[in-house]
Amino acid sequence: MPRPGEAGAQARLAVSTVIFALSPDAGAAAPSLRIPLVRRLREPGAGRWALPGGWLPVDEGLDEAAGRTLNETTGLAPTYLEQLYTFGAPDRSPDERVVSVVYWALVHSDEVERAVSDENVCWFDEDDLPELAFDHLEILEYALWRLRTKLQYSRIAHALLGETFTMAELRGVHEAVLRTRLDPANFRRTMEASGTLVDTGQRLAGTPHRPPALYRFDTASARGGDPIHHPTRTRNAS
Amino acid sequence: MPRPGEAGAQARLAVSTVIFALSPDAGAAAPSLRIPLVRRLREPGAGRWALPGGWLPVDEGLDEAAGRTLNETTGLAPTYLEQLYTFGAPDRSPDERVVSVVYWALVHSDEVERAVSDENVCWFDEDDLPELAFDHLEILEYALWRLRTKLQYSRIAHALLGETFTMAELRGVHEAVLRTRLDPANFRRTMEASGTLVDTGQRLAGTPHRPPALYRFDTASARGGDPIHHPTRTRNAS
DNA sequence: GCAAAAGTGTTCGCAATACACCCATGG
DNA sequence: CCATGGGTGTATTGCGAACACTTTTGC
Repeated sequence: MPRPGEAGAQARLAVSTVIFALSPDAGAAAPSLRIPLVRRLREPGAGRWALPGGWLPVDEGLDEAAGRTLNETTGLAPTYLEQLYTFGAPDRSPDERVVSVVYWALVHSDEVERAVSDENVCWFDEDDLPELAFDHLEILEYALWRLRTKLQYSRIAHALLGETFTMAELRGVHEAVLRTRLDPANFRRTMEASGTLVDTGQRLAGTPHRPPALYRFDTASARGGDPIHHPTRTRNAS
Repeated sequence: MPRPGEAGAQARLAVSTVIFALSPDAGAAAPSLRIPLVRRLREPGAGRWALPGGWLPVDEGLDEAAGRTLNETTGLAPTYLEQLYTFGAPDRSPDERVVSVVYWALVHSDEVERAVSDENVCWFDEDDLPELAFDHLEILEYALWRLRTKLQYSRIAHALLGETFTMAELRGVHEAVLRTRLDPANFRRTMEASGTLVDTGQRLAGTPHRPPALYRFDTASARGGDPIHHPTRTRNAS
C-alpha cells in the first residue's frame, strides 16, 4: 500500500449489487429471472434506472455495504452474496470519477413476494429491461454471465428457491437461468450425485399427478468450489 | 450510482498487482514461481515487503494503473493482466481506510532477466516468502489459487514463457504451477487438441537427446473462457 | 549401441447424454 | 382407466488417466 499524504484529487467509491430472483409464479410454468432496479432522481442520468447501491461509508466493509444497500432498497436479505468485479473506467460517470465495487446476490423466491416495489424501486424481467444509466447494462450482463457460468459447476440454484423444493422446481431454476431444456432423469442423477441434496421424506401433495419428494439443501456439504478463503458468502439482513 | 455532494470521510483507493514469473533457469530442472515485492519505507508496516502498487490517480483507468505500477516497479510489461479482487475490510490498514483493487499478471520468462531487482525491489520464490505487510499474504494466496484454477481450464501458461517453446517447457510450467507431475503423452494430446498451439516447424538443437519441436501460441484462437466483454487482457508497457 | 527424452497407440473407467420404461396420483 | 409428470434402468459416447511402445538424437 502506498504512503499517505499528498492527498490530491481522488475517485469516489461506490458499492452496487446486481440482485437476482425468480418470478413469483415459481411453481407454475417456466419461471424467469427478475432484477430490481432503482430510478435515479438526480443528474447525471436522472429518470433512468440503475443498480441499487450507494457510496461506501468509511467504517463499513464492502460485503456489509452491499448487503445493507440490498436490504434498504428491496427489504430483502440475500441468501447468496459475492463480489463480481470493480468497474473504474475514468469516463463511466460524466461528472466525476466513480469507481464501483459491484456485488451480485441471489434471494429466496418466497421472500420476493414481500419485496419492496414502488415507483422508484421496480423489478424487471431479464429480457424486458429498461434503459439503464451509465455502464450498468454492461455490468448486468456480466453478472448474468457469471450466474450462468457458476450455476454449471457450483450448486447455487437452491439460493433462488425456498427452504424446501421439489426436483422439478430445482430443475426449473436451472432451465430458467441457462435458458435450456434439461433431461429430468439425468438432472436428477447429477444432483443426487453431488451430495448437496437431502430428502426430507415429505412429499408435496395437491399436484394433479404423482406427488414429488421435497428436498432440502445440505448446508454442511456446501463445498465452495471457490477459495477456502474470503469474505462472507451468506449473510442476514441487518 | 449515488448522488454527489455530502462528501464526508472517504476511503482511499489503491491499485496493487500480484506478478508471477518463472525462475530464470527455465530450461533446466523444475522451474518455480517467483513474485516481485517492494520494501515499505514508511509506516505503517515499514521494513516489511508488500505488493507493488500505488494510489489510483483520478484520471487513470484501473487496468492502466495496474500495468503502469507493474512497469514502474519491475521494468517489465505484462503478457497477461486481469483483475483479481477488491479488498476493503475496514481494519486492513491500521491508520486509514484503504480499499485496494488488486490485479494479477504474468510476465515472459525471457524478460525476467532484465527485471529490476535492488534492495527495495526483490523477487521471492513462491515458497520462500518474507513476512508481508497488511493482508498481502492473504491476497497473494488468493492470486495463487486463481492462477492454479485458471490454468486448468484456460490456456495461459504460454504467458510465462517466451515467444517459442517446447512441449516439455510448457509442461514444466503446468507442473510448476500446479505442483504435480503430468503425463507427457496425455499433456501433449490435451494441448494439441486445444488448438492454441502452432508448430513452428523448427526444432531445438543442442539437447542431449532427440530434438523437440518448437511451438508458438496461436493468438487468433485465444478464446477467452471468460466474458466476451471486459477490459484489456494484454497490454504493453507505457 | 545405449541412455534418455520425444512422440504415438491402446485400453480402461468415469461421467454426461439419450431414451425406453415403470410408478403413482387426480380426474 | 387414462393422462401426466415423478422416478428408475440401460445403452452409447466422449474424454481424460494409465501405460506400453516406437523414434531420434548425443555420446
